[in-house]
Amino acid sequence: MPETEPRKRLSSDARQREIVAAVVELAQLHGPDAITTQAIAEHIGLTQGAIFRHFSTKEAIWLAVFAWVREALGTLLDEASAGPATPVEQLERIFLAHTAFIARHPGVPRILFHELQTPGGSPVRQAVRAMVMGYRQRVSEILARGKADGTLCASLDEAKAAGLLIGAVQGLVIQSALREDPEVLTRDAEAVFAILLHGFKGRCP
Amino acid sequence: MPETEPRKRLSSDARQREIVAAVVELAQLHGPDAITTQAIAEHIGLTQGAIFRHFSTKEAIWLAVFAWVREALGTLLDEASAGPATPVEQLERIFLAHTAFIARHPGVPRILFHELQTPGGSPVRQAVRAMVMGYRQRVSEILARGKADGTLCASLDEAKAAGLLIGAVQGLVIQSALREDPEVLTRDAEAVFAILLHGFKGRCP
DNA sequence: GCTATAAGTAAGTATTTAATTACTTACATA
DNA sequence: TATGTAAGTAATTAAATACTTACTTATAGC
Repeated sequence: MPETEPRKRLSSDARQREIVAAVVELAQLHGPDAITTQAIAEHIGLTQGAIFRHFSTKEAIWLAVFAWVREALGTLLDEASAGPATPVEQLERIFLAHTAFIARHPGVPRILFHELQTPGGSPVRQAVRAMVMGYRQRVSEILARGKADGTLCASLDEAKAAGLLIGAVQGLVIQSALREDPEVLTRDAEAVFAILLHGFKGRCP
Repeated sequence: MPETEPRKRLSSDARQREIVAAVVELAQLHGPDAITTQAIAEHIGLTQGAIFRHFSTKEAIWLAVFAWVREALGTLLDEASAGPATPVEQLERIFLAHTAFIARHPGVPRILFHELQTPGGSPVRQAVRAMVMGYRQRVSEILARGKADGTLCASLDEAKAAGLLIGAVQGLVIQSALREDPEVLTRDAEAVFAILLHGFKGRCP
Protein backbone atom coordinates (compact mmCIF):
# COMPACT_ATOMS: atom_id res chain seq x y z
CA MET A 1 0.00 0.00 0.00
CA PRO A 2 1.53 3.34 -1.01
CA GLU A 3 -0.79 5.04 1.47
CA THR A 4 1.39 4.03 4.40
CA GLU A 5 3.88 6.74 3.51
CA PRO A 6 3.96 9.29 6.31
CA ARG A 7 2.36 12.52 5.16
CA LYS A 8 5.00 15.06 4.34
CA ARG A 9 4.46 18.61 5.48
CA LEU A 10 4.71 21.24 2.80
CA SER A 11 4.78 25.00 2.95
CA SER A 12 1.40 26.58 2.47
CA ASP A 13 2.60 28.04 -0.80
CA ALA A 14 3.58 24.66 -2.22
CA ARG A 15 0.39 23.09 -0.90
CA GLN A 16 -1.72 25.75 -2.57
CA ARG A 17 -0.13 24.96 -5.90
CA GLU A 18 -0.73 21.27 -5.25
CA ILE A 19 -4.38 21.93 -4.49
CA VAL A 20 -4.83 23.97 -7.66
CA ALA A 21 -3.21 21.20 -9.68
CA ALA A 22 -5.47 18.67 -8.00
CA VAL A 23 -8.57 20.65 -9.00
CA VAL A 24 -7.42 20.84 -12.61
CA GLU A 25 -6.73 17.10 -12.65
CA LEU A 26 -10.01 16.20 -10.97
CA ALA A 27 -11.89 18.34 -13.47
CA GLN A 28 -10.93 16.04 -16.31
CA LEU A 29 -12.44 12.96 -14.71
CA HIS A 30 -15.38 14.28 -12.73
CA GLY A 31 -17.66 17.23 -13.36
CA PRO A 32 -16.94 20.50 -11.61
CA ASP A 33 -19.61 19.99 -8.95
CA ALA A 34 -17.99 16.70 -7.98
CA ILE A 35 -14.82 18.57 -7.06
CA THR A 36 -15.50 18.71 -3.34
CA THR A 37 -12.98 19.61 -0.70
CA GLN A 38 -13.15 15.97 0.33
CA ALA A 39 -12.24 14.82 -3.19
CA ILE A 40 -9.39 17.30 -3.36
CA ALA A 41 -8.03 16.13 -0.03
CA GLU A 42 -8.20 12.47 -1.02
CA HIS A 43 -6.49 13.19 -4.32
CA ILE A 44 -3.42 14.64 -2.66
CA GLY A 45 -3.52 12.42 0.40
CA LEU A 46 -4.65 14.81 3.09
CA THR A 47 -7.65 15.07 5.35
CA GLN A 48 -10.46 17.35 4.31
CA GLY A 49 -9.86 19.79 7.11
CA ALA A 50 -6.27 20.34 6.01
CA ILE A 51 -7.47 22.05 2.84
CA PHE A 52 -8.75 24.93 4.92
CA ARG A 53 -5.29 25.54 6.35
CA HIS A 54 -4.34 26.86 2.92
CA PHE A 55 -7.55 28.33 1.57
CA SER A 56 -9.99 30.02 3.89
CA THR A 57 -12.93 29.24 1.65
CA LYS A 58 -13.72 27.14 -1.37
CA GLU A 59 -14.34 30.22 -3.44
CA ALA A 60 -10.70 31.12 -2.76
CA ILE A 61 -9.70 27.80 -4.30
CA TRP A 62 -11.65 28.58 -7.47
CA LEU A 63 -10.10 32.03 -7.66
CA ALA A 64 -6.64 30.48 -7.38
CA VAL A 65 -7.49 27.93 -10.06
CA PHE A 66 -8.64 30.60 -12.50
CA ALA A 67 -5.63 32.74 -11.68
CA TRP A 68 -3.49 29.77 -12.68
CA VAL A 69 -5.45 29.32 -15.92
CA ARG A 70 -5.18 33.01 -16.67
CA GLU A 71 -1.45 32.98 -16.21
CA ALA A 72 -1.03 29.83 -18.30
CA LEU A 73 -3.13 31.25 -21.14
CA GLY A 74 -1.31 34.57 -20.83
CA THR A 75 2.16 33.13 -21.28
CA LEU A 76 0.74 31.00 -24.08
CA LEU A 77 -0.41 34.11 -25.91
CA ASP A 78 2.87 35.90 -25.18
CA GLU A 79 4.97 33.11 -26.63
CA ALA A 80 2.75 32.68 -29.66
CA SER A 81 2.72 36.37 -30.53
CA ALA A 82 6.41 36.92 -29.89
CA GLY A 83 8.99 37.30 -32.62
CA PRO A 84 8.72 38.73 -36.11
CA ALA A 85 5.75 36.68 -37.29
CA THR A 86 2.93 37.84 -39.53
CA PRO A 87 -0.51 38.24 -37.92
CA VAL A 88 -1.77 35.11 -39.64
CA GLU A 89 1.17 33.09 -38.39
CA GLN A 90 0.54 34.41 -34.90
CA LEU A 91 -3.12 33.44 -35.11
CA GLU A 92 -2.29 29.92 -36.14
CA ARG A 93 0.30 29.52 -33.41
CA ILE A 94 -2.19 30.83 -30.84
CA PHE A 95 -4.89 28.46 -32.05
CA LEU A 96 -2.60 25.44 -32.03
CA ALA A 97 -1.06 26.33 -28.67
CA HIS A 98 -4.50 26.87 -27.21
CA THR A 99 -5.86 23.53 -28.39
CA ALA A 100 -2.69 21.74 -27.30
CA PHE A 101 -3.00 23.30 -23.86
CA ILE A 102 -6.59 22.09 -23.56
CA ALA A 103 -5.62 18.63 -24.76
CA ARG A 104 -3.15 18.50 -21.89
CA HIS A 105 -5.67 19.90 -19.42
CA PRO A 106 -9.10 18.74 -20.57
CA GLY A 107 -10.66 19.87 -17.31
CA VAL A 108 -9.93 23.54 -17.95
CA PRO A 109 -12.67 24.38 -20.47
CA ARG A 110 -15.13 22.48 -18.29
CA ILE A 111 -14.62 24.53 -15.19
CA LEU A 112 -14.28 27.70 -17.23
CA PHE A 113 -17.53 27.23 -19.07
CA HIS A 114 -19.21 25.98 -15.95
CA GLU A 115 -18.45 29.21 -14.16
CA LEU A 116 -19.34 31.33 -17.15
CA GLN A 117 -22.81 29.81 -17.14
CA THR A 118 -23.69 30.99 -13.67
CA PRO A 119 -25.27 34.43 -13.95
CA GLY A 120 -24.66 37.05 -11.32
CA GLY A 121 -21.62 38.98 -10.24
CA SER A 122 -19.73 36.56 -8.02
CA PRO A 123 -16.00 37.28 -7.80
CA VAL A 124 -15.23 33.97 -9.47
CA ARG A 125 -17.45 34.76 -12.40
CA GLN A 126 -15.94 38.22 -12.68
CA ALA A 127 -12.48 36.68 -12.88
CA VAL A 128 -13.49 34.24 -15.61
CA ARG A 129 -15.30 36.96 -17.50
CA ALA A 130 -12.27 39.23 -17.40
CA MET A 131 -10.03 36.41 -18.54
CA VAL A 132 -12.11 35.43 -21.56
CA MET A 133 -12.71 39.03 -22.57
CA GLY A 134 -8.99 39.76 -22.31
CA TYR A 135 -8.23 36.78 -24.50
CA ARG A 136 -10.76 37.85 -27.09
CA GLN A 137 -9.37 41.37 -27.04
CA ARG A 138 -5.85 40.21 -27.78
CA VAL A 139 -7.05 38.04 -30.65
CA SER A 140 -9.05 40.99 -31.96
CA GLU A 141 -5.93 43.13 -32.04
CA ILE A 142 -4.01 40.57 -34.06
CA LEU A 143 -6.91 40.34 -36.48
CA ALA A 144 -6.87 44.12 -36.82
CA ARG A 145 -3.19 44.01 -37.71
CA GLY A 146 -3.99 41.36 -40.30
CA LYS A 147 -6.56 43.68 -41.81
CA ALA A 148 -4.11 46.59 -41.77
CA ASP A 149 -1.46 44.76 -43.72
CA GLY A 150 -4.01 43.51 -46.24
CA THR A 151 -3.77 39.80 -45.43
CA LEU A 152 -7.28 39.63 -44.06
CA CYS A 153 -10.46 41.03 -45.50
CA ALA A 154 -10.79 44.75 -44.80
CA SER A 155 -14.48 44.41 -44.03
CA LEU A 156 -13.92 41.64 -41.46
CA ASP A 157 -15.50 42.31 -38.06
CA GLU A 158 -12.62 41.57 -35.68
CA ALA A 159 -14.82 41.18 -32.61
CA LYS A 160 -17.11 38.64 -34.26
CA ALA A 161 -14.18 36.84 -35.85
CA ALA A 162 -12.39 36.59 -32.49
CA GLY A 163 -15.56 35.18 -30.96
CA LEU A 164 -15.76 32.69 -33.80
CA LEU A 165 -12.18 31.59 -33.17
CA ILE A 166 -12.98 30.95 -29.53
CA GLY A 167 -16.07 29.09 -30.67
CA ALA A 168 -13.95 26.96 -32.98
CA VAL A 169 -11.90 25.87 -29.99
CA GLN A 170 -15.12 25.04 -28.16
CA GLY A 171 -16.27 23.04 -31.16
CA LEU A 172 -13.15 20.92 -30.88
CA VAL A 173 -13.69 20.60 -27.14
CA ILE A 174 -17.20 19.31 -27.77
CA GLN A 175 -15.94 16.83 -30.35
CA SER A 176 -13.29 15.51 -28.00
CA ALA A 177 -15.85 15.27 -25.21
CA LEU A 178 -18.22 13.32 -27.47
CA ARG A 179 -15.56 10.81 -28.45
CA GLU A 180 -13.92 10.89 -25.03
CA ASP A 181 -10.63 11.40 -26.81
CA PRO A 182 -8.49 14.44 -25.92
CA GLU A 183 -6.29 13.79 -28.94
CA VAL A 184 -9.02 15.02 -31.25
CA LEU A 185 -7.99 18.52 -30.27
CA THR A 186 -4.42 18.26 -31.50
CA ARG A 187 -5.33 16.04 -34.45
CA ASP A 188 -8.04 18.23 -35.98
CA ALA A 189 -6.86 21.66 -34.89
CA GLU A 190 -4.83 22.41 -38.00
CA ALA A 191 -7.56 21.47 -40.46
CA VAL A 192 -10.22 23.43 -38.57
CA PHE A 193 -8.00 26.48 -38.44
CA ALA A 194 -7.50 26.28 -42.20
CA ILE A 195 -11.25 26.41 -42.80
CA LEU A 196 -11.58 29.26 -40.34
CA LEU A 197 -8.71 31.26 -41.80
CA HIS A 198 -10.13 31.06 -45.27
CA GLY A 199 -13.34 32.50 -43.90
CA PHE A 200 -11.38 35.39 -42.43
CA LYS A 201 -9.65 36.12 -45.66
CA GLY A 202 -12.66 35.98 -47.87
CA ARG A 203 -15.29 38.26 -49.32
CA CYS A 204 -13.10 41.24 -49.98
CA PRO A 205 -14.41 43.95 -52.26
CA MET B 1 -50.67 37.63 -2.75
CA PRO B 2 -51.22 35.44 -5.80
CA GLU B 3 -50.08 32.48 -3.74
CA THR B 4 -53.48 32.18 -2.09
CA GLU B 5 -54.87 30.54 -5.21
CA PRO B 6 -55.86 26.98 -4.40
CA ARG B 7 -53.48 24.57 -6.06
CA LYS B 8 -55.06 23.05 -9.13
CA ARG B 9 -54.60 19.37 -9.73
CA LEU B 10 -53.17 18.40 -13.06
CA SER B 11 -52.74 15.06 -14.73
CA SER B 12 -49.32 13.57 -14.26
CA ASP B 13 -48.68 14.04 -17.95
CA ALA B 14 -49.40 17.76 -17.86
CA ARG B 15 -47.42 18.15 -14.65
CA GLN B 16 -44.43 16.42 -16.19
CA ARG B 17 -44.44 18.90 -19.05
CA GLU B 18 -44.74 21.72 -16.54
CA ILE B 19 -41.75 20.40 -14.60
CA VAL B 20 -39.65 20.12 -17.74
CA ALA B 21 -40.56 23.69 -18.70
CA ALA B 22 -39.67 24.83 -15.18
CA VAL B 23 -36.23 23.26 -15.44
CA VAL B 24 -35.58 24.97 -18.78
CA GLU B 25 -36.70 28.31 -17.35
CA LEU B 26 -34.70 27.93 -14.15
CA ALA B 27 -31.59 27.07 -16.17
CA GLN B 28 -31.47 30.55 -17.66
CA LEU B 29 -31.29 32.30 -14.32
CA HIS B 30 -29.40 29.89 -12.12
CA GLY B 31 -26.71 27.39 -12.96
CA PRO B 32 -27.67 23.76 -13.51
CA ASP B 33 -26.60 22.66 -10.03
CA ALA B 34 -28.96 25.23 -8.50
CA ILE B 35 -31.89 23.45 -10.12
CA THR B 36 -32.95 21.47 -7.08
CA THR B 37 -36.23 19.67 -6.69
CA GLN B 38 -37.06 22.33 -4.13
CA ALA B 39 -36.44 25.11 -6.64
CA ILE B 40 -38.52 23.34 -9.28
CA ALA B 41 -41.39 22.89 -6.83
CA GLU B 42 -41.32 26.52 -5.76
CA HIS B 43 -41.24 27.67 -9.38
CA ILE B 44 -44.49 25.93 -10.23
CA GLY B 45 -46.09 26.35 -6.82
CA LEU B 46 -45.96 22.83 -5.44
CA THR B 47 -44.31 21.19 -2.50
CA GLN B 48 -40.99 19.46 -3.04
CA GLY B 49 -42.41 16.03 -2.38
CA ALA B 50 -45.02 16.44 -5.10
CA ILE B 51 -42.29 16.39 -7.76
CA PHE B 52 -41.69 12.74 -6.99
CA ARG B 53 -45.30 11.87 -7.78
CA HIS B 54 -44.41 12.50 -11.41
CA PHE B 55 -40.76 11.53 -11.67
CA SER B 56 -39.43 8.66 -9.62
CA THR B 57 -35.95 10.16 -9.54
CA LYS B 58 -34.20 13.37 -10.41
CA GLU B 59 -32.28 11.65 -13.16
CA ALA B 60 -35.64 10.93 -14.76
CA ILE B 61 -36.32 14.66 -14.80
CA TRP B 62 -33.08 15.32 -16.66
CA LEU B 63 -33.86 12.58 -19.14
CA ALA B 64 -37.25 14.16 -19.80
CA VAL B 65 -35.65 17.58 -20.21
CA PHE B 66 -33.18 16.32 -22.78
CA ALA B 67 -35.90 14.41 -24.57
CA TRP B 68 -37.73 17.71 -24.89
CA VAL B 69 -34.61 19.46 -26.20
CA ARG B 70 -33.98 16.64 -28.64
CA GLU B 71 -37.49 16.90 -30.00
CA ALA B 72 -37.34 20.68 -30.26
CA LEU B 73 -34.02 20.59 -32.10
CA GLY B 74 -35.32 17.79 -34.29
CA THR B 75 -38.36 19.67 -35.53
CA LEU B 76 -36.13 22.70 -35.94
CA LEU B 77 -33.87 20.76 -38.29
CA ASP B 78 -36.85 19.24 -40.08
CA GLU B 79 -38.41 22.61 -40.80
CA ALA B 80 -35.14 24.19 -41.85
CA SER B 81 -34.23 21.41 -44.23
CA ALA B 82 -37.72 21.08 -45.73
CA GLY B 83 -38.71 22.41 -49.11
CA PRO B 84 -36.69 22.80 -52.30
CA ALA B 85 -33.82 24.82 -50.84
CA THR B 86 -30.17 24.56 -51.76
CA PRO B 87 -27.81 23.02 -49.20
CA VAL B 88 -26.32 26.42 -48.41
CA GLU B 89 -29.75 27.92 -47.85
CA GLN B 90 -30.59 25.01 -45.57
CA LEU B 91 -27.40 25.50 -43.60
CA GLU B 92 -28.12 29.16 -43.07
CA ARG B 93 -31.69 28.48 -42.00
CA ILE B 94 -30.50 25.82 -39.56
CA PHE B 95 -27.88 28.12 -38.12
CA LEU B 96 -30.29 31.00 -37.68
CA ALA B 97 -33.06 28.81 -36.29
CA HIS B 98 -30.62 27.19 -33.90
CA THR B 99 -29.32 30.50 -32.56
CA ALA B 100 -32.86 31.91 -32.33
CA PHE B 101 -33.94 28.85 -30.37
CA ILE B 102 -31.09 29.32 -27.93
CA ALA B 103 -31.83 33.02 -27.60
CA ARG B 104 -35.34 32.04 -26.53
CA HIS B 105 -34.08 29.31 -24.20
CA PRO B 106 -30.69 30.47 -22.93
CA GLY B 107 -30.65 27.73 -20.33
CA VAL B 108 -30.53 24.95 -22.90
CA PRO B 109 -26.85 25.12 -23.92
CA ARG B 110 -25.94 25.44 -20.26
CA ILE B 111 -27.53 22.21 -19.15
CA LEU B 112 -26.47 20.49 -22.36
CA PHE B 113 -22.84 21.40 -22.03
CA HIS B 114 -22.96 20.79 -18.33
CA GLU B 115 -24.00 17.21 -18.89
CA LEU B 116 -21.58 16.71 -21.75
CA GLN B 117 -18.73 17.60 -19.43
CA THR B 118 -19.38 14.76 -17.03
CA PRO B 119 -17.43 11.73 -18.22
CA GLY B 120 -18.75 8.24 -17.76
CA GLY B 121 -21.69 6.37 -19.19
CA SER B 122 -24.65 7.68 -17.22
CA PRO B 123 -27.96 7.42 -19.08
CA VAL B 124 -28.30 11.19 -19.12
CA ARG B 125 -24.91 11.64 -20.68
CA GLN B 126 -25.69 8.94 -23.24
CA ALA B 127 -28.84 10.81 -24.23
CA VAL B 128 -27.02 14.11 -24.66
CA ARG B 129 -24.22 12.44 -26.55
CA ALA B 130 -26.65 10.79 -28.95
CA MET B 131 -28.46 14.06 -29.48
CA VAL B 132 -25.38 16.11 -30.34
CA MET B 133 -23.94 13.39 -32.53
CA GLY B 134 -27.23 13.11 -34.39
CA TYR B 135 -27.29 16.84 -34.94
CA ARG B 136 -23.75 16.85 -36.25
CA GLN B 137 -24.54 13.93 -38.53
CA ARG B 138 -27.45 15.74 -40.14
CA VAL B 139 -25.37 18.87 -40.69
CA SER B 140 -22.65 16.69 -42.19
CA GLU B 141 -25.10 15.26 -44.69
CA ILE B 142 -26.20 18.68 -45.84
CA LEU B 143 -22.57 19.71 -46.23
CA ALA B 144 -21.98 16.59 -48.32
CA ARG B 145 -24.83 17.57 -50.62
CA GLY B 146 -23.27 21.02 -50.92
CA LYS B 147 -20.03 19.42 -51.98
CA ALA B 148 -21.84 17.18 -54.45
CA ASP B 149 -23.52 20.05 -56.25
CA GLY B 150 -20.29 22.02 -56.38
CA THR B 151 -21.35 24.88 -54.10
CA LEU B 152 -18.88 23.93 -51.40
CA CYS B 153 -15.25 23.02 -51.71
CA ALA B 154 -14.80 19.41 -52.82
CA SER B 155 -11.95 18.88 -50.39
CA LEU B 156 -13.96 20.12 -47.41
CA ASP B 157 -14.02 17.70 -44.48
CA GLU B 158 -17.74 17.55 -43.63
CA ALA B 159 -17.25 16.15 -40.14
CA LYS B 160 -14.80 18.86 -39.11
CA ALA B 161 -16.90 21.55 -40.76
CA ALA B 162 -20.02 20.37 -38.95
CA GLY B 163 -18.09 20.46 -35.69
CA LEU B 164 -16.96 23.96 -36.52
CA LEU B 165 -20.53 25.05 -37.15
CA ILE B 166 -21.57 23.75 -33.74
CA GLY B 167 -18.57 25.54 -32.29
CA ALA B 168 -19.66 28.76 -33.96
CA VAL B 169 -22.96 28.52 -32.12
CA GLN B 170 -21.06 27.94 -28.89
CA GLY B 171 -18.94 30.99 -29.64
CA LEU B 172 -22.09 33.08 -29.83
CA VAL B 173 -23.35 31.48 -26.63
CA ILE B 174 -20.13 32.48 -24.89
CA GLN B 175 -20.37 36.02 -26.20
CA SER B 176 -23.93 36.36 -25.01
CA ALA B 177 -22.97 34.92 -21.64
CA LEU B 178 -20.11 37.40 -21.32
CA ARG B 179 -22.33 40.37 -22.07
CA GLU B 180 -25.32 38.84 -20.28
CA ASP B 181 -27.36 39.67 -23.36
CA PRO B 182 -29.27 36.87 -25.12
CA GLU B 183 -29.92 39.16 -28.08
CA VAL B 184 -26.30 38.87 -29.15
CA LEU B 185 -27.21 35.50 -30.57
CA THR B 186 -29.83 36.75 -33.00
CA ARG B 187 -27.97 39.99 -33.71
CA ASP B 188 -24.59 38.50 -34.68
CA ALA B 189 -25.70 35.16 -36.06
CA GLU B 190 -25.98 36.26 -39.66
CA ALA B 191 -22.57 37.93 -39.81
CA VAL B 192 -20.85 34.99 -38.14
CA PHE B 193 -22.48 32.57 -40.53
CA ALA B 194 -21.24 34.61 -43.47
CA ILE B 195 -17.63 34.32 -42.28
CA LEU B 196 -18.10 30.62 -41.66
CA LEU B 197 -19.71 29.95 -45.02
CA HIS B 198 -16.92 31.62 -46.88
CA GLY B 199 -14.51 29.32 -45.10
CA PHE B 200 -16.55 26.32 -46.28
CA LYS B 201 -16.52 27.47 -49.85
CA GLY B 202 -12.87 28.30 -50.08
CA ARG B 203 -9.59 26.72 -51.07
CA CYS B 204 -10.87 24.69 -53.99
CA PRO B 205 -8.31 23.22 -56.36
C1' DG C 1 19.19 20.81 21.17
C1' DC C 2 15.06 23.90 22.24
C1' DT C 3 11.23 26.04 21.06
C1' DA C 4 7.64 28.61 18.58
C1' DT C 5 5.17 28.33 14.48
C1' DA C 6 2.24 26.39 11.49
C1' DA C 7 0.90 22.00 8.86
C1' DG C 8 -1.89 18.21 9.69
C1' DT C 9 -5.52 15.44 12.18
C1' DA C 10 -10.00 13.79 13.91
C1' DA C 11 -14.18 14.77 15.27
C1' DG C 12 -17.32 17.66 15.18
C1' DT C 13 -21.35 21.49 13.27
C1' DA C 14 -25.09 23.52 10.43
C1' DT C 15 -27.11 23.32 6.14
C1' DT C 16 -28.66 21.41 1.92
C1' DT C 17 -30.14 17.77 -0.96
C1' DA C 18 -32.83 13.83 -3.00
C1' DA C 19 -35.98 10.69 -1.58
C1' DT C 20 -39.69 8.57 1.64
C1' DT C 21 -43.51 8.24 4.57
C1' DA C 22 -48.20 8.62 6.43
C1' DC C 23 -51.83 11.12 5.66
C1' DT C 24 -55.43 14.17 3.03
C1' DT C 25 -58.45 15.33 -0.65
C1' DA C 26 -59.92 16.38 -5.50
C1' DC C 27 -62.30 14.12 -8.98
C1' DA C 28 -63.93 10.78 -12.45
C1' DT C 29 -67.12 7.15 -12.79
C1' DA C 30 -69.98 3.26 -11.74
C1' DT D 1 -74.22 9.16 -4.08
C1' DA D 2 -70.62 6.22 -2.85
C1' DT D 3 -65.93 4.86 -3.87
C1' DG D 4 -61.28 3.99 -5.71
C1' DT D 5 -57.49 6.26 -7.76
C1' DA D 6 -53.98 9.31 -7.80
C1' DA D 7 -52.33 14.25 -7.02
C1' DG D 8 -50.84 16.89 -3.29
C1' DT D 9 -49.05 17.90 1.55
C1' DA D 10 -46.10 18.17 5.71
C1' DA D 11 -42.78 16.11 8.18
C1' DT D 12 -38.86 13.32 8.21
C1' DT D 13 -34.57 10.83 6.82
C1' DA D 14 -29.89 9.77 5.38
C1' DA D 15 -26.15 11.30 3.04
C1' DA D 16 -23.14 14.90 1.57
C1' DT D 17 -21.28 19.41 1.84
C1' DA D 18 -18.43 23.52 3.34
C1' DC D 19 -16.49 24.96 7.25
C1' DT D 20 -14.78 24.88 12.51
C1' DT D 21 -12.40 23.55 16.53
C1' DA D 22 -9.40 21.38 19.88
C1' DC D 23 -5.53 18.77 19.56
C1' DT D 24 -0.95 16.86 17.91
C1' DT D 25 3.55 17.10 15.91
C1' DA D 26 6.98 18.05 12.19
C1' DT D 27 10.33 21.30 11.30
C1' DA D 28 12.77 25.73 10.55
C1' DG D 29 15.49 29.20 13.08
C1' DC D 30 17.72 30.52 17.04
